Amino acid sequence: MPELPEVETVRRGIEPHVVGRRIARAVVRQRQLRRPVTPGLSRRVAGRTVERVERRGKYLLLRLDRGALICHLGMSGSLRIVGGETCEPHDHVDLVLDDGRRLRLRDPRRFGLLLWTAADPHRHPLLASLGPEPLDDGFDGDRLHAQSRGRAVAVKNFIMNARVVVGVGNIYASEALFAAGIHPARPAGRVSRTRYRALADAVRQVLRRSLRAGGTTLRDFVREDGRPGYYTRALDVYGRAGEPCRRCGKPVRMRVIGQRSSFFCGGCQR
DNA sequence: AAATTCTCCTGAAGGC
DNA sequence: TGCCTTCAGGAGAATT
Repeated sequence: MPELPEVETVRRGIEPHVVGRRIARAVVRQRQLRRPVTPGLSRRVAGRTVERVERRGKYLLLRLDRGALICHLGMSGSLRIVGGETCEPHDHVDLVLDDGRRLRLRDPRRFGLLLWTAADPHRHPLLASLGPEPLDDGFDGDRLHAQSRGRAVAVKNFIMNARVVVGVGNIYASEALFAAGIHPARPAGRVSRTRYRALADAVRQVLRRSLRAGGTTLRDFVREDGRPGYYTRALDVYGRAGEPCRRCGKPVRMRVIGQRSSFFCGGCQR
C-alpha cells in the first residue's frame, strides 16, 4: 500500500517520462474509482503539456499548461509507463502521450482517485486543509505537542491524521512509534513535548530510510516500469506479531486501534 | 469540535 | 479441491 515514500518513488519514476510531453488523449475504461474520474477527462487534457509532477502528501499532481491532474493511488494503485494499448484487468485509465507511450493507472481495489481541476490543485478541497509535509520544515515535535493538547484520540491515529501531518500511513505509524518508544494507544494529549520531538524525528527517519530504498513494498506496490521495486527492509514491528522484538526480545503484539491493525512492543513502548 | 463509524472494492487468507 | 466467508486498507463522508 503506497505511503509517502512509495508515492515519492512513483513521482520520481514517472517525472522524466512525462514532463514536457503533450497528452494526446485519455482513455478511461473504468471511471468508478473512489470518486468518479472527472467527466470528459480526455477532452480536458487533450493537447495539454505536462509541465511538472508534484507530490503533496500521498497525492500526485500533474501540472499541465492548463489545469492539473490530481491522482491518489489508494492502497492498490500504480502508475506505469507502458508502450502499447494492450491492457489487463484493472487498468482503468491511460494518458496517451505524444510519443505514443502511455501513463497507465491500474488500481484493482479502486480506492484511488484521478481528478482534473482547472484551478490550483493545492487549493482543491481534498488538499487545502492538509497538514505539513513530514520531510519539510514546519513539521516538528513542538507542533505535534501543541496540536495534541486535550486530544483523547490514540497517538497512532493522531499522527495518521492528514490534518496533523501528511503521508504517515498505517505501516510507518507503527514503525515510528516503535522507534520513539511510544505506545500506539496512548492518548495524544498525554504525550510529552520531549517524546513528540522523538516521534517527529522517528517519523522523518523512517520515511527517509524507506525513501532511500525506493519504498518499502508489502503488497501491490510497483514502480513506473513495472518492477516490483520490492525492498525487503526489515520492518521492526509491522506484520511481526508474535515475533521477537528486535530491541528487547519480547513478542511483538498486534492490536486493532481505531479500526486499524497496530503492531508494537509492550516492553519498549509506553 | 472531536471522535467514531461507515463506505468504496478486490484479492488473499482462512475455514470446512 | 473448491466454495464460502472474512478482512485489510486510505481517507473522505456521515454520524454520534
